[in-house]
Parts: sequence; structure tokens; C-alpha cells
Amino acid sequence: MKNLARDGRTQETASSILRAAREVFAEKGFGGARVDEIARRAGVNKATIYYHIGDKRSLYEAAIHNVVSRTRQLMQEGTEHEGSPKDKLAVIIRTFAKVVDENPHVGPLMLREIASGGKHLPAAVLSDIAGIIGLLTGITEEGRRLGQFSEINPFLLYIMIVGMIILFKVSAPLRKRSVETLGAVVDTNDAVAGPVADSIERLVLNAVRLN
Amino acid sequence: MKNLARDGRTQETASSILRAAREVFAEKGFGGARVDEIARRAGVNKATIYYHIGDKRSLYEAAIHNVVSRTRQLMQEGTEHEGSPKDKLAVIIRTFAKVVDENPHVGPLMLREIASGGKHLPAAVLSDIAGIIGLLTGITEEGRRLGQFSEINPFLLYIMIVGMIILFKVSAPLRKRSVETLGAVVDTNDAVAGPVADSIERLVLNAVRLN
Amino acid sequence: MKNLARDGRTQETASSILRAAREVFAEKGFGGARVDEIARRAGVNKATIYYHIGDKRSLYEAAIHNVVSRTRQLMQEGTEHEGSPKDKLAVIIRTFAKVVDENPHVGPLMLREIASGGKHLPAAVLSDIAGIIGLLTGITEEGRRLGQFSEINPFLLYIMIVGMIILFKVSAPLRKRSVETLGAVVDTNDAVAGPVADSIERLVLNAVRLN
Amino acid sequence: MKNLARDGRTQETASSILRAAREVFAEKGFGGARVDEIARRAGVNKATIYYHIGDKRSLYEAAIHNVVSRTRQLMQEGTEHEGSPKDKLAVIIRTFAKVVDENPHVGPLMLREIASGGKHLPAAVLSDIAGIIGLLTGITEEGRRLGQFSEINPFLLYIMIVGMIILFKVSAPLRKRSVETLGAVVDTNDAVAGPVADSIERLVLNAVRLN
DNA sequence: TATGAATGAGATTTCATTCAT
DNA sequence: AATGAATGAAATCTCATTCAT
Repeated sequence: MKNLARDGRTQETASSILRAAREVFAEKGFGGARVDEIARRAGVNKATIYYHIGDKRSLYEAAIHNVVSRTRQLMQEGTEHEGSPKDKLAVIIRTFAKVVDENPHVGPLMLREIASGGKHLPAAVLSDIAGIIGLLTGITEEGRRLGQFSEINPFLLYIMIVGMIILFKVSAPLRKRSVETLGAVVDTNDAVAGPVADSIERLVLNAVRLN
Repeated sequence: MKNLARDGRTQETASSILRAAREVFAEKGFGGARVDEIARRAGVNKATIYYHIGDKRSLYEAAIHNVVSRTRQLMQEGTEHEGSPKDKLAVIIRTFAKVVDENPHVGPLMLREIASGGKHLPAAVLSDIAGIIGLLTGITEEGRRLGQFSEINPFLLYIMIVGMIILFKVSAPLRKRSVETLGAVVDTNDAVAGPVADSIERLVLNAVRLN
Repeated sequence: MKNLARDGRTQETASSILRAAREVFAEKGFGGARVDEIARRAGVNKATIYYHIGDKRSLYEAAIHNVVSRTRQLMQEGTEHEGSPKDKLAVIIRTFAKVVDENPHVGPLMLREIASGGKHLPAAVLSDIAGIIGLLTGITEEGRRLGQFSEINPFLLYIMIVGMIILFKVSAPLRKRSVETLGAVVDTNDAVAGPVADSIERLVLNAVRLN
Repeated sequence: MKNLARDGRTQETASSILRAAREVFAEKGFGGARVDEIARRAGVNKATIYYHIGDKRSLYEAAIHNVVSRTRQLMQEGTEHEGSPKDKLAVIIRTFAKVVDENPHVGPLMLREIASGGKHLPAAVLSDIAGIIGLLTGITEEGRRLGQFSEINPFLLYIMIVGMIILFKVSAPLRKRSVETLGAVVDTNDAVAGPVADSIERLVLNAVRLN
């Protein structure tokens, strides 16, 4: 019992640190994030971060890994029981849209990582990404075998899906600012799951279908 | 005569600073960039940067404005003489692909800006972006009037075009690393102008056409 | 029985802590030593050190006292039954050489202490040193009374004996490194008991004899 | 003129930093020294140390090198014009005694370095030490050729000379404290050049002479 | 008796910025 | 127009120590 209680606390501390790290790294990027602020938001002493996780870069890697591996897992689970390749693609899109809606830090985190060419991605994360691409490869191959899909580069597909969803999501503030400052008439809706995901789904299915 | 020579040198100094700034900000982001490194890459003393341009933020804004305003200008010029909305869209896509191919720092710079919600975008840059969206709005409206396009949110279109091109471009190192580390079989081609831009063009035209 | 067993274990824990402390303080000095590392080498939790011994300074003092008092005791015992002043000096030299050979941490520990002027030496240690000097004083006085020794400052004698033995001992790595890096041709033997102690003995007896 | 003035200031800054570093490292050892205190004693901002010299370890190495290379140089110069091997040895002893008297930080610095086995000595310093040992090797070889000296290990000779002088010097506070605390009757004189160096000279010449 | 977790205080190092020249 | 030197402020990281269990 004692150990359970202790482990519970430890677990809690570590995950509140990771949560805070996700937030701050997403908002400011690696270089702009301050360990001090992460500690403050996690409600722990700065040294506690070093005790539980390690230096700033380890913290960053843990945060990213956390997010990406969960995303991959959800996608994998979601597609296990689906029938047609089309349905599987749809599930992937909707799953990712939901993840991004529910966790507002996924988008910026992944985007920044992409922007720096994944130069600092730890192997674990890279392998998660490869896992997702692997999923897509399986789906497109099955689609081609069944005569439903044209030939498509799974990496391009990955970028299309993940990229567009993330970009839509993270561009929300920009869209709002455009409206306010410039009077532009654009959608200022934040949610990507729902109509936006539907558009993207149609777009993607259009893109891969045999014509 | 003296003054002209001096101005010439001044001009040179300033633009080598801006070039270095683009590079470093693109690679590291605002927070990760070091004024020291920008000075080193520009081949000038750090104080010279302050003399010519100002503080770090001004330098960042100058670098980004530089890039975005040129992009907008090229798009505008390219579409002025084109006929159909379809052709105009195609020009925009190809222009941007070319810009991104020729200036490898545009992608990361813009991506990071988007990732932080454009929180720090100076008004000048915002208005350039609005200008581009305005271009797209004009094109889609014309397309609808002519019964060629379905209704489409110009901001979504902007994201589709700009986002996919940039994402493809910046993901080159990641794709390469995937290949090396994980044996994935993906396209490791860097250039986006050409076949990739063609794919994106088809995709976009598919997306906007009336079905 | 239980208590004895417990005491036995306690004893063990405490002495493994002291052993580790000697090691680390000898290698790194007081300022360079880390309580963390001492705990690791002792195979106990850091807090256990505080429970058994106290803070870093107490630990340091315990470690040094441990070493010096044992040295003094051995010297005293060794000279109690010897006859001539010369023999007593010889015993002191050989005893110290043996102590230093058997406990490689004595040298560095004492050397560092001397280097900082004994500023932090606890009274107990100082009194042990005084005891050793007292031994030497007794021997030189007896030697003078018997017309065998010239007048010699016992502190200088102490430094000669202790200093040279320690210096020879601790310079072993430096000698080795000189050989490897610079091709110097020097003795790289570690042991000081034996021929080296013999040389020092001759030197010291030469130094104190009436000429 | 401008440049000279500037260089003068730079030179001054750097050497006041090195002077302060010698002091503090000598008093506290590497681990116990604080960069803050070195900056304070040098009368400069902490960052200035990093600007001119680098991190703490570089600073330490610069300080040691500074001291040891000067010592070597003085010994070399002093023995160039002396005649007999005996005279040369005497010069070396007196030179070193003088150096140690005039620069109170040499002793502790070198002693601590020896205590940690020279583990962190930069090559430059090691080569200075080798130079000194080389000097001694030359002298003893000449002495043997002339039938004046017995065979003696130059490294042992180095330790005898350097070690005893340093030990006498740095033990001054300990001696004083012994007197005060324990009523011991020992020499509390600080200077090593003079009578003490004379004793050491006699001792050393005794040690190397053919008997 | 022993420990994992946590932390306050302080250490080293970095960096944007200024200034005299 | 340009720079080397210098720095204040703040960043990252460390570490001796304590506490609840």
C-alpha cells in the first residue's frame, strides 16, 4: 500500500511535469521555452524536473514521445477493426482530428519538429512516425490490391492528412487575427473534428481514388 | 561618388545580415537563434547588426517580411496576366513551389510562424498574408461566378497550397532519415517544383472543382 | 541477539560510508566531492549518510580522523619497543610507507589538507598530528642527548618523512603520464614501502646525523 | 595608438582575471573555487571571464599553466650560466624557494594538482613539468660524469626539491596553529628562501653526493 | 534503519545589448 | 560604418539537505 501511494505520487509528479512541458514547448518552441516556466506550471520545484526527467532536451524528447506514441496507438487501435481501406483512411483522419482537438499542443509540437527537419527527434519518436507511415502504407497497398486506390506515396499521404489537420488547427489564431485586423471573411472555427475533417476526408479520398 | 560607394557597401552589409538571419531563424526558430551566430555567418561584428538593423526582434521581423513580401509580389505578378481561375491557381502553386525551392528558408520560417499562431507577426507581414489570401479569394469567387469552382474557404485553400508545399519541402530531411534509419521506402527527392507541385496542383483543382 | 545483529549491520553501513567517503574526498577534495557519489559508492541512499554520520563536513572530518588517528597509533605502537633513536626513526618511516601503500587515499587526503593550511582540520585530527610530531620530538631529543643527532626541527623532519613518502606515492600517476606522454624515463613503480622507503630512510638519517 | 591602448586594457583585464584565479584556486581548490569570487577579486563582471578565457576549467588550466611555465623559465635561465652541477642544483633550489616566497599561490596550486594525480593537467603544463625534470636529469647526468654525484632518480630529486619547499611553505599556517593550539615549539617562520632553503640545499646535496 | 522524493539556495554558463573608440 | 570589450539579467543545471514514510 505504501509503495502504491508513493508510486502514485511519483507518477503524478512526472505526468504533471510532462503536461506542463507539452504546453510550454508547444507555445514557445524548444529555444523559447523556459524550464522555470514549466516548473511553475507543473507546480513543482525546478530541481524536481531534473530529478524525475533530466535536462531540458530530455524533457523535450519525453514530451514529444509522449504525444506521438499516443497518437500512433490511437490510430492503430482505430484501424484494427475497420473493413475497407477507405474506411480505415477515414478513421485515421477522424482519429487524428480528434487527438488534435483534444490536445491543443500536438499540432504546434509536431509542426515545429517538422520545421527543424526532425534534427533532434529521438529514435523512439522517429519509430512512432514510421509506425504511422507504416499504417498508411498498409492501407494504400490494400486499396491498390482491391483496385480502389491509385498509386500514392504514403509519405505524401501522411503529410496531407497530418499536415492539413495540424495547419488548420494551428492557424486558428492567425485566422482570427486576420479577421480582426484586416476584416477578412474566413472561418474562425477552432474545431477540426467535424466539418473540417469531413472536407479533408473528401479531399484525401479524392486524391487517392482511381479516376 | 564617395557616398554612393559607401551606400553600396552599407547595402551589402545589411543584406548579408538579413541573409544570415533568415538562415539562422529558419534553422533554430526565434528563441533558438543566437545573435552571435547570425553575426558570425554574416561575417560582421555583433554590434554591426544593432547599428544597421536593431534588436533581435527587429531583425526577425525584417527577415520574415523580406521573404513574405517577395512571395506575395511574385504571386501577384504571376496571376495578373493569366486567364482562367484554374490557370491562376496553377500559377500560384507553381510560383510558390519555385520560391520554396529557391529559398530553402522560407518553409521553416513560415511554418514556425504558423506554429506560434502568428503571435509575433508584425502588421506588415500580416498584411502580405492577407494579400495572398485576397488573391485566392478573388480567384475562387471568379471561379464560382463562372460555374467552374465549388464553394471553398480561401483560407483553407491557402493552407492547402502553402502548407502542403512547405510541408513536403521541409520534410525532406525527415524522409531521408526515415529511409536511413528505418529502411522506409519513400521519395527522398528535395525539389517540390516539378512532379510534386503537379500532384498538388491536381489535388487542389480536384478539391475545388464542381462535382 | 537482534540488537547485536542490528548493530553489526549498522557498523557495516557506517564503515562502508566512511570507506567511500575516503575514496571520494581523496580523489576530488572536499569541494569537488559529491555526497551523491559517496552514497553511490557506499551502496546506500544519500539520506542514510545523514542518518548515520551527518552533513558533508562531518563526513569529511570523520574520514580524515579515521585515517590520521590510525596512522598515529601505528607509529606509536611501532616505536614503543625499539631501542635506538635511529631505529625508531626507521620504524616511523617504514610504518608510514606501509600505511600509505595499503591505503591509497591517505596521501591525497593529507596533502589536500596541508594545501589548504589545515584550515578545516578538526581539533581531534590536529591533536593526532601533534602526537606524531611529539613522537619525533622525543626521538630527536633522545638522539641529541645520546650525541647521535644534530639539532633538527621536528616539524621539518615530519614534513620530510610524511611529505616525501606521500609525494612519491601520489606522484605515481603523474610519473606514468610523463612516461606515456613525453617518453620520460622515470620510475613508474607504485610501491613506496621497500626500496623507496629505504632511500628516504637513508636520506633522513643523513639529514639528522652529526657530521 | 588606439590599438595599443585597447590591447593594454585587454591585457590588463586578462591578467587581473588570471591573478584572481590563481589566488582563489590556490585557496579553495578547483571544486571549492567560485567563479563569482574570482570575478569579484578581479574586479570584472563574471561574463567578462567567459569572454576572455572561457569556462571554469579553462580558467583553471590557464592559471596553472601561467604559474608553472614561469617557474620553469626562471629555473632554466638561472642554470644557464652556472658552472658545476652542484651550483646548478643550488640555483634551482634557491630559485624555486624565491618563486614560492614571492608567489604564495604556487605551492597550494601545485600541491593540489599533484594530489589529484595530475588527472586534469593540460598537456602544456605537463610539458613544463617535464622540462623541469629534464633540467634535473641533465644536471644529475653531468654530476655523475664528473664523478661528483651518485646515481639518483631525477623524478625523486624533483619531488624532494619541489615537494619539500612547497610543503614547508604551505605548512606555515598549520605550524602556527599547532603552536597556538597545542603549545608545540616549532619554527613559525613563513619564508622559505634563506635558512630553510639552505637546509634543504644541504639535504639535497647530501642525498646526491657520492659517499 | 533506510529510502525515494522533493527542494532552496546557489553554482556555472549564456546572451542580447551597450559603449567607447 | 564598424568593432572589441564589457556587462546585467537571466538561463540552465547542481547539490547538500530535509522529510514523510
